[in-house]
Amino acid sequence: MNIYLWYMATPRRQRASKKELILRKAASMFREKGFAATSMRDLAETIGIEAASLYNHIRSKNEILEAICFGVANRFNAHLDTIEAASGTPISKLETLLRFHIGQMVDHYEEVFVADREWKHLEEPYLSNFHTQRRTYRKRFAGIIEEGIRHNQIKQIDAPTAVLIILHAVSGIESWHRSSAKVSAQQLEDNMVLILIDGLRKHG
Amino acid sequence: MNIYLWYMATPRRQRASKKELILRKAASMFREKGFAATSMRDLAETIGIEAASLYNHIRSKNEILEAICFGVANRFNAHLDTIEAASGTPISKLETLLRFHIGQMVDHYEEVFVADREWKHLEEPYLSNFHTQRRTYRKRFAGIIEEGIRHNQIKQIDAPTAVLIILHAVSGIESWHRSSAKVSAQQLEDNMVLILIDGLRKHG
DNA sequence: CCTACCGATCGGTAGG
DNA sequence: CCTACCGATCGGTAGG
Repeated sequence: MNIYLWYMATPRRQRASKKELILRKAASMFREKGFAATSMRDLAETIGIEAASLYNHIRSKNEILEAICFGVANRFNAHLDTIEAASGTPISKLETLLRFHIGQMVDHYEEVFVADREWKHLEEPYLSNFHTQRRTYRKRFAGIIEEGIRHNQIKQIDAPTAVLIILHAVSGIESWHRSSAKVSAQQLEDNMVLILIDGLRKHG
Repeated sequence: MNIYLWYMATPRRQRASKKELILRKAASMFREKGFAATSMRDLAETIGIEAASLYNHIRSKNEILEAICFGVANRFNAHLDTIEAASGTPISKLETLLRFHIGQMVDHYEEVFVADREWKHLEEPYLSNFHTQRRTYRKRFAGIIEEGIRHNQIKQIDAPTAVLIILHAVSGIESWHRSSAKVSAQQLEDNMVLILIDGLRKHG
């Protein structure tokens, strides 16, 4: 009866959504326990299937990490393209960028967190690829700050250091996000903009 | 000839330093690969002994993590005690605290990084204990900021958010520390103080 | 400090 | 989608 060929009869739409479910649950578990400490059996149990069945949807544990990391990287790169192409002062670009980072952290923080903290578990050639994209992104980010310094809008500081401060400050949102939320997302964003952008700004 | 009782004849001084060597190498590997992805065989090989021999110096893999995490926590708590007991304005206390964090990150960044990022792999009751210490530390940190707000030295911002920004900004130093160091530790410290403290300060 | 080894668990495959 | 299973590797122990 060929019941072992069930997958050939399974509609593509269903399989795609099952893969998305796997990626979503995996991101949640990788964030919580770390990539290395999450077993495929843990993940399968969360989803409600046997570990072996995962491999009908994904090729390997590492492929899951790749999908998460490059999905996030693509979104950030695309947004930076937009920012660079748009008009506006360096300070306003920086504020837009900062608010985008915060928004991504609030809306997709499981994936963003994993891409930020667990990417070192990628295998070659993905590891090198991701590492390069990361460096490039930070250089472009620093470029905007340097433009602001040239335009006398931003203090004479080391731009790469400022980028690290901003990026890591934003990555701290997860702790907040998980704790009892006394501050709304909007208030958080405004607080961060107030502290970070104002810290960069050159005061009369 | 009782050669299997070698350890009874081993001077305490030597054994202590071997344990310290294990802790130091472990911190380095936990930082680089993560706690879960570092095996006791990896660690033993780095040190130049067999995995089984590690257990003459430490009780378990988790005990190593405990030693690292609580060693770091004790230093930060002790420093905060000093800060709180000292005289000075909230802003100057904050600057001292920030410079201490940066100094710890530069001088002991392997241990500090591990305590910050890998502590979730602690087991009970250490996990709860560490988690509580962490929350308490942040509350005391926020208390100093709140004092600055009351004294009209610091902007009307959400103090816990400001703490997260500062702590995570500092934790970003490792990326910088490992990359080609174009900026000296002193310059880094000054840049961070300039951006973060100035971002908090209430301007005329 | 080592050799020899344990049971548990890992990511992944074969086959239906 | 499952059962049954693989070789590799894990943290850790026994014993000398």
